[in-house]
Amino acid sequence: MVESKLGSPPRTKGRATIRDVARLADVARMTVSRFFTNPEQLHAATRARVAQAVDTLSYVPDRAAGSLITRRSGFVAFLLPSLTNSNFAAIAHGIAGTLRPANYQLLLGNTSYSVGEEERQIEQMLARRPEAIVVTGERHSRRCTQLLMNAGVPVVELADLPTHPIDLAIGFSNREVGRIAATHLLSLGYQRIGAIGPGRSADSIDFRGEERLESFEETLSAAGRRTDLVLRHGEPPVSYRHGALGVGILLERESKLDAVFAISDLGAVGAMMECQRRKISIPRGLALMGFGDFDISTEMVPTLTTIAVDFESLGQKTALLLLDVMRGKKIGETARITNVGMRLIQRGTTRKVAD
Amino acid sequence: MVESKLGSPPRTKGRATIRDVARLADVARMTVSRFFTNPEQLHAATRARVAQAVDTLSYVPDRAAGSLITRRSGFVAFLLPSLTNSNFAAIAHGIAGTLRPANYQLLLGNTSYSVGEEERQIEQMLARRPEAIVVTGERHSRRCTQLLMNAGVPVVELADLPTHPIDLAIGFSNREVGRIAATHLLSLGYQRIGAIGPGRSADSIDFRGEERLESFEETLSAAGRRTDLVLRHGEPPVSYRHGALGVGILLERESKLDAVFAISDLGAVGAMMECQRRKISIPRGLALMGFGDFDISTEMVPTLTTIAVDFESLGQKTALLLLDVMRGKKIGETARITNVGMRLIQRGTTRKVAD
DNA sequence: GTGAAAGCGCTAACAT
DNA sequence: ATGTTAGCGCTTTCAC
Repeated sequence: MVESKLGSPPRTKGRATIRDVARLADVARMTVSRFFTNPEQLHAATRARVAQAVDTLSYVPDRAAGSLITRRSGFVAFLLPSLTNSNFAAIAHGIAGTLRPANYQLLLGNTSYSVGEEERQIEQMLARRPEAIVVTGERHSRRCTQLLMNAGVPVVELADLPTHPIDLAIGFSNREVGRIAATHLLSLGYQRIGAIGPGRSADSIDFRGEERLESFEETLSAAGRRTDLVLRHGEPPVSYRHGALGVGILLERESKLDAVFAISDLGAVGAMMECQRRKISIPRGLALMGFGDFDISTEMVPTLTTIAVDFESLGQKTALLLLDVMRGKKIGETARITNVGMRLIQRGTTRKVAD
Repeated sequence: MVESKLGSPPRTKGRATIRDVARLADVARMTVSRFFTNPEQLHAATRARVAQAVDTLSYVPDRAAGSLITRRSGFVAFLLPSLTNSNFAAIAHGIAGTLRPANYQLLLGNTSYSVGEEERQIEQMLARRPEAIVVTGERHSRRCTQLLMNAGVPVVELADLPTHPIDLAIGFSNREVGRIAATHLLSLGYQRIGAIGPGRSADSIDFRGEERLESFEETLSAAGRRTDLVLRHGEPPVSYRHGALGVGILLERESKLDAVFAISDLGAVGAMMECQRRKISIPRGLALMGFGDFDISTEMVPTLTTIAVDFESLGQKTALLLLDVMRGKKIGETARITNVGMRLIQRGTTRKVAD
């Protein structure tokens, strides 16, 4: 006979509580609690009785109640601009997969590339007391930065490398993307080199394309080339259509255009399609390259030259870093920024014109 | 002077609680609570004082604590097989967007097309006491069905139409997809018609492809055609590569193959690429069609004939339905299943050979 | 190995 | 318009 044997009648409505299980197994609530956190501690017979009761009632512990006292919500928040972009989906997958064995759950928030949405999402997330927050991109509104700094939990800025991270940063340099792309096209001897990326929009938080374009431009300039074929049009996110339109605009601007870098494979693929419609052969008539190494890129005819970052592994590394920090490991100043790098994958769309 | 004026010292560590705010604003905790749920009820001056305190302390209410007593977690669980598939991403986007104004948060779970993962995810979700659960696909393990039926909250089975829904169902019929595809190809007079879909795998919960293939097969049979060109190979999820390999296998099996239905646009696009590599002209040498109306499909040259379902709107409808149910609206037996239908979009990859 | 008391941060219900 | 009491479901802590 134990504490809660007498009292309220058995519940019939709603989910069973730890009380119901305790009553049915004729043990204290604490014993039921231990059944989940430290089953070996229980006497085999007790354990069996509790297991039976848990099963009968289909009992699932309420983590919200538990976390109130343990102060561990088991949530990690991840804010991304778009679920539709498979690079972000890959990161999310990497994080979630690595966090699960440690019994953490990913709380996904979609900012739709909007500053306002990012703020709203961060507040929503904070209400759930995440044990860590992962945000995408490097620039955030004052208020976002404020909220993140006051969050009192590890914050990771992902997929871009800020010079002054709020806390932790892991990713790659978008400026390096532009530089590698320009260097590649220059080294192959292309003469009239263009690029396609998005323009600036008021509420956007996505500057990744712009950074790729800027450094691309700078590298061209440094080589003494014209930069008027670096096209900014439309708004992020870019798309197949964006690339198709872009190459059209560029060809109008310079009919002898011989190479184009699109800030995303999506745009590059769209440009390839447009070239097919215009009977421009690739890479003979026009060389193309992108960024992201999307699935489609290896399937294209010819295959698309691109710059690849392993996003799934980026997500995994992020999760491992967070796991360390959440377990109390201290991170030195130098280890706050991790550059995972990238690699140029030369494929069929950028062969030398006369090779 | 109020209840909590005396007591523990001001907190310096961790997030502020409602107590801290109440103390700073010199009001009762309830007043702070009301500031968030029903601000108009407060005297303007009081409201201002509370607002000030909230701001000073960067206070964000802890929803876990609140939901413990309101019994409203504010979560809706959504289990999908893959984030990378843009159709599912579109559904998730539709649900999340429609739910947000009502202050619900989507809890996303990735099952990776695996039964075991689905069970694990459902348990994880239940521990968060979601107010509704949305699952994808129609077949679930015994245990999953059990868990869902005992959940005590609305359950929506999405993107497929089961004959006996656990609770609610909304989506379309995969059998109809196969039927429409076969009918379309037959009506155009194609003679040697094939199809490409995944085989069956042990742990998979994804039978959507199989259902499309089955009804496709049946429709061919009913028209007196051969069905040995309906190819099942590989495992879900399908991909560009899957389609490219598939069309290769089919061409080996029947060199006069003149039309192919891929159960996903991804496969159809892959097949198109393979044809390009083999110098098979489309649709003259081979007609192709897919399902899903992915972004890429309108960009292909020629554009891809497909069957479209508006997934974003499917997500929105799901959310609206759930909002109704969660607000206590009763749903009649007949209204438990919603068929959102689909439409055939004839584009460039299926023109009559001699038109 | 097991139990009882206390309390996490919040709000429903009932005062005033 | 504001305050007080009680308690949501769980775990920490200490007792046995």
